[in-house]
Amino acid sequence: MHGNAAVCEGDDRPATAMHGLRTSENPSPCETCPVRAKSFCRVLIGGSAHGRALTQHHETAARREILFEPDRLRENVYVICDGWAFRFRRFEDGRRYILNFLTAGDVVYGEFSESPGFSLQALTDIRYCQFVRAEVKPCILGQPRNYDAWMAACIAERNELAATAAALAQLSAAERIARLILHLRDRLDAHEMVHNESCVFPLRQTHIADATGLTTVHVSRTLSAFRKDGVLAIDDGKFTILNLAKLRRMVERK
Amino acid sequence: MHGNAAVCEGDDRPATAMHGLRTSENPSPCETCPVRAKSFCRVLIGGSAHGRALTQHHETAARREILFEPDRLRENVYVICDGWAFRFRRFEDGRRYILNFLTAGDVVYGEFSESPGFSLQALTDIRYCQFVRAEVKPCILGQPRNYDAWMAACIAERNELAATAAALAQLSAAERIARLILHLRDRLDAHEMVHNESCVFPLRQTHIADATGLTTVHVSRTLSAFRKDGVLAIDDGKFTILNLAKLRRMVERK
DNA sequence: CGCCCGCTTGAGATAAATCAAACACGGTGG
DNA sequence: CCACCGTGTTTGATTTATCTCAAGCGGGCG
Repeated sequence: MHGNAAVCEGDDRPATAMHGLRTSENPSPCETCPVRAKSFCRVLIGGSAHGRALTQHHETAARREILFEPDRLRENVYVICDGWAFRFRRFEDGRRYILNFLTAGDVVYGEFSESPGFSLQALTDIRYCQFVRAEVKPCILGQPRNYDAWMAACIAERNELAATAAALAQLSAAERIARLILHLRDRLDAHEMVHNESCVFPLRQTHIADATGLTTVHVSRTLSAFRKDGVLAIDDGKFTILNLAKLRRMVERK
Repeated sequence: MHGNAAVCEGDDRPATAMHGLRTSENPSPCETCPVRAKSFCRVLIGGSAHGRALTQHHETAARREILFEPDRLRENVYVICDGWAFRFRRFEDGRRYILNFLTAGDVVYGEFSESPGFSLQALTDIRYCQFVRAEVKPCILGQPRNYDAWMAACIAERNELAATAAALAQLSAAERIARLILHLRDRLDAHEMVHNESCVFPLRQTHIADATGLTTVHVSRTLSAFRKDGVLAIDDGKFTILNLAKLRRMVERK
């Protein structure tokens, strides 16, 4: 057996980070979750049409753990509660494409007929939560407001993917990297995780490379140039944006 | 004023191709539409929970006509009935990225809070149909079966975009072109429009270039190589796949 | 201690872009 | 009828962005 999600070694987070399966019977960490209101979670936690809370399975996973493989269809909807994860796909020749990065409040919708061919992997130790897909459906159908929220989330994800595709097709290496960092910055900023244009940043250069379609070597050179030009510095588990306006200008070739 | 969708000059399609606005009062061309059963249309035409048909606005547009610009939010859902169209986005420096191509039965869902920054343009003379977004909502909410269909369509579109992004990030020029052609072939094949691995194909090399993030010059060279290698030939408004297995192998680097 | 991982830097190779010219085709206007 | 123009394709020569290969360095860890 491999990659049991309940296994969690080297976990140095506070004791409140419980692991294993927990249903809504138990006190839920969602009650104190800081991103709850900003995430699609609020709909899922809000419950079904009849006001009954949806079943939750809170779990943890260690850094590098793969939460699911691409080809199995999944019955569950995953929500990241704490830490970082990413969705990726491996090509036959070993190349990897990273579709996107997920932080607290991000939702990975369960898959249906088709498999998307993407896996989900923990970038840091994480806490996450699974909802049962079959329960989500009545939740959305039961309340028009939930439907609107779901629809908006769906469209937003689609737009983001479309913008990513456009960037990969048309932007230079430096612009693609700038776009990635800026995109992450803005999402982290919305969760008030950016202070003084600096923020924890667990991505290695290899993750940046695989998300932008570049080589780690080239990413290293480009980041060096960014630092030299006083645009952006990434060291030691955090990034610091030295010149936000300049960074934005690089991407707003639009 | 510019680009009124009802304007349709140089239209040499048969007289059955009417233009202008038509509501469900009038006899609908959908009744004889060959792709109706295979498209999300079937849900929209099927009607709302109460069995009432949704309002339809059938129109036509001439080649090159832009059906909508990126930043205006739209209240309507567009369905292509006949002909080809594509969604694209223009960058400030004039570059264009083509997100995808649409043929009969393809749906462009209305946009909500966010604008996706993409325009819709007719590649050939087209017939298309608009539904009113506000009417679509009760239609989906009213019938779980419609919800499932909508969900499936939504996920499928998402998966397709993700696959496109992965291809742009990791595949070579030849592989990207092969993927595009193959992708179109398979969709056309599902509509029984491919005979003897040959099919009408209105894209110019510039469209292929803008969809794959390449230069027209390089597309021309790559297509020449394809023809010389007996893989694929594109001439004169149609493509002919000379070696389907070989073409698939190029892409199934997977 | 030695090893693996991640980052950096250099030198050379290559895929694709750029610049440039020519051609084919259909339409249009004199 | 011809001259002309716009659009689309092809081909050649050169440039450039990015990759590949290779080596070295530092830190964490068994």
